[in-house]
Amino acid sequence: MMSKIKKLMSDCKCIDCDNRFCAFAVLNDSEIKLLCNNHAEVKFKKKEIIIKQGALTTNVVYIKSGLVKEHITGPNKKEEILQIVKSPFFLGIHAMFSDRINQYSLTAIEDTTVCFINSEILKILLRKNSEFTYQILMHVCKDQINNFHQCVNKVQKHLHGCVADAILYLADNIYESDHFKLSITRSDIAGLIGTSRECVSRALAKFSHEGIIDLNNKTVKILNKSLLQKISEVG
DNA sequence: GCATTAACCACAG
DNA sequence: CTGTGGTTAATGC
Repeated sequence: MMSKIKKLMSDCKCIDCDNRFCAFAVLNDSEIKLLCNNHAEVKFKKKEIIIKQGALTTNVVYIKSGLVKEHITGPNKKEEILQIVKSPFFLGIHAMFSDRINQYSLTAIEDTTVCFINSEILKILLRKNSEFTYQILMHVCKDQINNFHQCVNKVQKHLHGCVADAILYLADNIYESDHFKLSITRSDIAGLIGTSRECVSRALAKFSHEGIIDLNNKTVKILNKSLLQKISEVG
């Protein structure tokens, strides 16, 4: 009997997953196994759509590795980028407690690995393991607070403040370096801060002329970070 | 009025 | 996909 259980556990790949989200760390072995038996790991290439706005979903999306944009097409048919997220990250939890329709799309920006996890199974785990629920709730709240700040910033700040914000965000949170190669387009940056690609181009060129950044096609090097932060603050 | 800001359009690398 | 120039509309001295 024990050996049979052991055998089953050894078949569970999730137990050895080296990219486990902090929330998963509080699951016990049988819970991990339940998760494992109800998930599918899928690799996406750059630009591939992971989930589409409007589609019915029975899964939650866990970004295991890679970079993803969360975007929504508004009533005027214009695309807005809600956020760009890096692994590890949990998405699609909202749909699970509402009408199960995706309110937004997810698209891979770089090659990405995601785990689709069955929503009903996740609900069982949330009911069963309060520490897990606590972790997930914390994640959802942090995510929402970020969204609030981003929303206020893009509505109230001027163009240059928004572009400065975007550069700092990419450097600090996404690429984790002040010298990085963009894997997103100017249009994406524009979508992120709610402006046009032309304005992003002009703002970047201006920053470059003023010696705040070094710009070379897709590579960006921040030369004067404190000034960039100042621009971000005063908007 | 005049200046500034930023969106939209068109065109070209 | 980007960069540039021209135009236009809104807003603030």
